[in-house]
Amino acid sequence: MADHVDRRQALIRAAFSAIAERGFEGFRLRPIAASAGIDHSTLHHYFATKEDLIAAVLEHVTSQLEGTMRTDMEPAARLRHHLDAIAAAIVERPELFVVLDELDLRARRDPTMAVDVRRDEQGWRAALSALFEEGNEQRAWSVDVDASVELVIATLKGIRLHPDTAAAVVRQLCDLFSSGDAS
Amino acid sequence: MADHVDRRQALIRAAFSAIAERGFEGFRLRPIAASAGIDHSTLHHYFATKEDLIAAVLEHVTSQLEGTMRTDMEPAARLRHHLDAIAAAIVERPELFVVLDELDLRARRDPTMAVDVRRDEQGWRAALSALFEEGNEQRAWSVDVDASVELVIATLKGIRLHPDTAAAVVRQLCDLFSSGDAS
Amino acid sequence: MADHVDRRQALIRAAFSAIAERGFEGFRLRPIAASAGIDHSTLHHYFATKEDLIAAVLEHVTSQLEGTMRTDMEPAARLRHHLDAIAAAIVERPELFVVLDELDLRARRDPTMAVDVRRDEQGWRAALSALFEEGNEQRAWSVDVDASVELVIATLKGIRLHPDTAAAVVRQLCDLFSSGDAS
Amino acid sequence: MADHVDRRQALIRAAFSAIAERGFEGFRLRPIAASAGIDHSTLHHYFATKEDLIAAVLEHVTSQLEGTMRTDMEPAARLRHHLDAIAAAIVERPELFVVLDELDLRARRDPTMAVDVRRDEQGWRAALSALFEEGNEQRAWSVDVDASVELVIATLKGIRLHPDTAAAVVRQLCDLFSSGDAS
DNA sequence: TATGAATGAGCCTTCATTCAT
DNA sequence: GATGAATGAAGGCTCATTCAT
Repeated sequence: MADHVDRRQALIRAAFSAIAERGFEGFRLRPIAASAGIDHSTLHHYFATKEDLIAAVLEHVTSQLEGTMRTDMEPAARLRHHLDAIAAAIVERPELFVVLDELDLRARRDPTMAVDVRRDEQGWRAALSALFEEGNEQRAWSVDVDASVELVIATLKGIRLHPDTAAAVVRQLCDLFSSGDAS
Repeated sequence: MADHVDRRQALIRAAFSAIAERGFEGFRLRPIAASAGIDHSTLHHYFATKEDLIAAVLEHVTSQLEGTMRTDMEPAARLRHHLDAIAAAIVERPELFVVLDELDLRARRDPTMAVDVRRDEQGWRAALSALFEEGNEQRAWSVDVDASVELVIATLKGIRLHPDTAAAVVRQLCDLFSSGDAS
Repeated sequence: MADHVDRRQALIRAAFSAIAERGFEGFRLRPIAASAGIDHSTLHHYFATKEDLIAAVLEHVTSQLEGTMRTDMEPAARLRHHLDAIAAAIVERPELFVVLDELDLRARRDPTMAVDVRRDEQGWRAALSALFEEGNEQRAWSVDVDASVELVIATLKGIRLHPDTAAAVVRQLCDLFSSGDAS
Repeated sequence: MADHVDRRQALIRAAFSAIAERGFEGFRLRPIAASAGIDHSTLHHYFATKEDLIAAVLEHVTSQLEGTMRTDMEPAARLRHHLDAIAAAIVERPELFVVLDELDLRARRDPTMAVDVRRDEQGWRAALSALFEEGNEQRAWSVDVDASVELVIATLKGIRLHPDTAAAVVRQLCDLFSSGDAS
């Protein structure tokens, strides 16, 4: 059984790498199977269809990104901490975000994938929402909560593909929030 | 010759629509040729390879987006005006941005495309740079110029796929810049 | 051991139904195993190869059709009785004859199957032969024995796939034999 | 253009032979293409799908069988003539009937094919119907028209696979009709 | 006996591209 | 410029069978 799980993981990882390096265009099952050292038909024992494998890759990616936002900090510090963590992740493991981008793009066409992607974002969105609301209450800032949530998400999605500027961008964003009320 | 140009344009437009609707996965030449009313092998008289056609689509997209930033406004108003214009475009012609996203993702793999995409962004980047610098000088704000440029670009890239929140996000971003110095 | 026999029977029955419904094209072992509630590889413990299972289906079918022709009747009545019995069977259990047809077709290609099918027919052929000979002797009719045997067999094979006309056809055939000598 | 038609015909003939020899089980496109001396992918220029090729084979077969029944004969002679012609064809070109049988079997599962097969039979059925009716009127015999039509069809279908007995069987059938009224 | 993993041959189909006409 | 035939590589998937457990 450990064998089965191991091989499954190997396939997921191989698929992940392939998508990170070459995207979905040109994503083919045969090389994935070869990477895992098995025949391409054996791959279908683990994943009945290509879509099933891709779904597993999505799960793999989101499980890696499950960041728990700290709750023992002031809103401003919490925001900075959170954004720094993501910026760091973008720098350290850019492939994760590259694949996430491919998945996002795919979600626009594949309803099943859209549901999964959407679900994963909801937790994040809720945490950010709470953060901005708390900041408003504590007068750390005075902002439109929903718009700010989307601003942060958009910015992070926008820098995903640019690890070199990630740190500077998130710092600037934090500074803007910290420096004033935007009423 | 006008015929030649017309048919070329028809092919580009058909390719553009196909990419907007189905992405590069599943982007096939035969249907494109059919859309333009010609045989699929005739398409190769206009574009030698699939990549050539895609390059033409990129050119088509960026030519549509060439926005001249106004120079007769105060920095803050100019920023707001510029962001509003882009947000409006995202709402009115979302396909343009969807394709841009596909192209961005592709640029990571195709050096030729990367060069083109980069080049198109440089003009934009320079204009934003001037804008923030001027704002600093006029004490409209006090920000890190480069980081702010990237922040704006990242945000806009991040909202490209979400027309429904575009307007709110850019307004929030402007408010943050307008409301304070982030020193 | 009863278990073994039971499961074997279940497999044969499942295979029989599959062939009756979908023919040999599309006859696959996995669904058969699934129908019997076992793994597809376990099926090979009962039948080493696909052909072995098919042979068992043939045996199953012919065992169901083993009709004993009555000997206590006049030739004409005996013929009528026999044909009626078969026509009734065609109406009541058409699948049996559908499968028989598939098997017949297959026998043309598979020598092993050809032998089995032929063997099953010999008993029938002999009984019909005796019947027509007796009819000639008793002047119930005056026909070419061999040709008549084949005529009956051909007719019955020909109506196998058409249960709705079976009864009328055999009645017409009996009437022809009864009504005259065809010398 | 002649080339195109020729190659098309070559493919149809190759498919016909393959079905005659090995049936639909094991009917594969690659060998067909090879028989016609072309790449298997080129075959799809002529027939988009496997089914399309099979449909063409059906058409080929029925066009070969289009037998016009003579109208310048007495019913009994006409019947004999018709049955002899078919029996002769079964002897001379048994493959035609083998393929027909495969097609018949397939028609039971494929509605499209069923329609085509049925259509071809209707002409034949009508001609036989007229023949028996005329025979009744002229007192050549006195039989149930519909049942007799089906009897002839069933018999002929039943001997299709047995060229060696075909002639004797049809003669016996004619004799029965000729010898008496079956009322 | 039963399983599930593995295999390898093979299937139909697709596609970008080339080439003669 | 336009066509249609041809190609060959590849692609996702299937299936009977084998084998270690």
